[in-house]
Amino acid sequence: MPTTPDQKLWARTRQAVHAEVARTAMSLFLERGFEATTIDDIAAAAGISRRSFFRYFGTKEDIVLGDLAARGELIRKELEARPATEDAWTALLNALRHTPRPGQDDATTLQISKMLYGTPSLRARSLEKHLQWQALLTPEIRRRLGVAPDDEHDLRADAIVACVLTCLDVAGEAWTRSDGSQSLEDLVLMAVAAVRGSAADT
Amino acid sequence: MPTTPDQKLWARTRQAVHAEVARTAMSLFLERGFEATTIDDIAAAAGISRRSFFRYFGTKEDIVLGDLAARGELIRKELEARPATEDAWTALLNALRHTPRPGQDDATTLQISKMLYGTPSLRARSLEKHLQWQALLTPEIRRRLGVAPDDEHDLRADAIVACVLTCLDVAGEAWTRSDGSQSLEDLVLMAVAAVRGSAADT
DNA sequence: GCCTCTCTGGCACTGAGTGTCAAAGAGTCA
DNA sequence: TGACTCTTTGACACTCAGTGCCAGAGAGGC
Repeated sequence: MPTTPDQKLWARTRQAVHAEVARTAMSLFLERGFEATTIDDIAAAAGISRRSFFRYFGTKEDIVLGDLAARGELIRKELEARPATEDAWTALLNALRHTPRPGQDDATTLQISKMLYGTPSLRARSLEKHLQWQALLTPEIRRRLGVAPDDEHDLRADAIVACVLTCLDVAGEAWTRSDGSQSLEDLVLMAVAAVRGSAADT
Repeated sequence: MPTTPDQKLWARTRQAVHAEVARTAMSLFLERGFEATTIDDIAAAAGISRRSFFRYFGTKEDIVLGDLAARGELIRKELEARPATEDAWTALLNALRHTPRPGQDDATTLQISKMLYGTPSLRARSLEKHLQWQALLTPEIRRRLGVAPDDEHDLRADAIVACVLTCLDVAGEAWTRSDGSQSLEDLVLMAVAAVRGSAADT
């Protein structure tokens, strides 16, 4: 797409509207809750029609989780760039660690996390996004295990990727529960250690 | 509730209707697909009103996944009954193995699994049910790790339970993908082995 | 100025899920 | 048997998410 350095006016306004609607919606969500905010509310507050809203976001959940799909792609790139000396787990954890997170202040991130873990439909969608990440990351892990990237017969890579993402999720929930008092990275490492038995477990 | 040995007629008919509607709906699902079947279709085929349907099932997904909630409770009981000598992983895996599965012939189970893994809304709900199982099983695992069952500060138990369930899910998907050609139990063990590093992993 | 391409809003529609209400059957007590 | 209570039921209306269709307006190329 980046044929022209400054893109078509269309694309630029589209991007601007997208961001503006997302901003408006997020502030409504944080103010009165996700489920209590209807699409009509958002459309009215953003000054667009209901119909146009659905041209920018497929679902209400996409406003909150939309970036996650793009983030999965970034993680995949980062994973592929990890040195071949790193084993599957290390490479995955480093890829997650080194992929830039959306830049918000901690208070807002915590607020969003609480909404995410407290709203069933959002939680469900977020788990679905993790499945997408899984599909994205598994081929590279297969490669690192010495298996053909499309060998669906071997489920070891699937299991490892899925469990790393599960640990990320568990850590994220713990982080949210503790009001962000501990570093998310440490929590992820603790979860992985518990699973892999490197630390003390019965 | 079991005051009378043979329950009130109300309760019995209610149970019968519940089962009958579920049976009707499942055959419609398998025939023309989950998403292509509307609640009106089901209600009409089962000979009840649309409104009554929602008195038996909260959502369309509950027809397929309704038993899972009850099954979680059975697994919890089985887990608590495992001997104290078993470590967290062994106890969890044995509890899962020894909890009776809903008795269907393998062909039907496979068909349902394919529907489950192929329908986003069903997949999402099923992941949510796993979260419920997680909450149910974690206290007992905390106990086995020597932590207070309600100690939310320690996330090791959460991580272990979540990863075992993730392995179950990954194995279930592989089982479905391979048309049930391998034993689900073996697949689960393979997934766990891959995660815990007992087998060869880079 | 013309043609095309995209974005937009409006309208109507489907489908899930909920609240309300009046009617009918089941169970209990006298 | 009759009166009273409790549950279930169907019907209607409603909200909300999401989609298809269509006509109009603005941007960009020629």
